[in-house]
Amino acid sequence: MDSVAAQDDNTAPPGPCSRWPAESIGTIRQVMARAGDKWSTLVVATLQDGPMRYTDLQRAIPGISQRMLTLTLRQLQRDGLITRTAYAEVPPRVEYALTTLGATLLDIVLPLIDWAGNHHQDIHQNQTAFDAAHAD
Amino acid sequence: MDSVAAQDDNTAPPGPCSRWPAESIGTIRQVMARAGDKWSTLVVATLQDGPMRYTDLQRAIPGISQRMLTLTLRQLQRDGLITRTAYAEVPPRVEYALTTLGATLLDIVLPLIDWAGNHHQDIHQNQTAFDAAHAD
DNA sequence: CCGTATCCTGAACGATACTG
DNA sequence: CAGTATCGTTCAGGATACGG
Repeated sequence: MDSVAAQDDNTAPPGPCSRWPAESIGTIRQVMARAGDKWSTLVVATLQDGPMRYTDLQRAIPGISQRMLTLTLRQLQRDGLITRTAYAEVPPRVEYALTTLGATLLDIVLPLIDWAGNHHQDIHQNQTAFDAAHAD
Repeated sequence: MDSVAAQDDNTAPPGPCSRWPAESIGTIRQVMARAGDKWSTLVVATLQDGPMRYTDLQRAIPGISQRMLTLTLRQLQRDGLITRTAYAEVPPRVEYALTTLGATLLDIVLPLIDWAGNHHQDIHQNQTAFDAAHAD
């Protein structure tokens, strides 16, 4: 067990089979901070069927505070994942919609939400079992 | 320890407008808190090629602290996503490996990492443009 | 209706030092 | 080698109140 451990000169760029290039870590962490964020994910997923207004989003995502909704929308807009369209009307109307880039993220994020729904019970049981084994 | 007091027993959702069932939100948020976590994601992805030892993981994931590695591994183990195997040897050897459940998460998480790598430049440009537009 | 501004709590995280 | 324990800081995020 000696030869494998010393194998570190990574000549080729990010290969799926080797360890992470140091430069990619920051990148991944940054993007994951957005994409993996619970609120961002939910907002993107909520916008999957088309544009929505601020208040509609707030009602569609129970538990989100006004502050976090605004903040999340701003971040997503800044990242170019959603668009913000304000109509000069009375009363004011603002609609948020996925961009093309945002739609590509949606395709990635939907399976994740799906996975969460499918396995949260398994996970909860595992946690209980783990805790029981440690209470001993 | 980790008391998830997120007992939102929202019996009556606001109405038909709520896209996400109120009970799903907590679920999704909990699971996403693990699955979407930057370190968890990286650890799971790093384990894709097979079992690894503690120190190997630490080297494979630059920037992770000993504390966070330990904590992340514990969480993942508790969730049943990875296994921990300690060999009674001198020097001690401990190996971590994906469970079947962990492997299913890997399938979900890899596209996300891939997406991050493919679009981080676009996102960075969008951010710059957004900031410029707001510099007025 | 669509936000912004402010305060405040506690969880996340890194650094460091120590054990089996 | 593979952790655990403790401390200090940062910062996410909820509550609330106010502005356009």
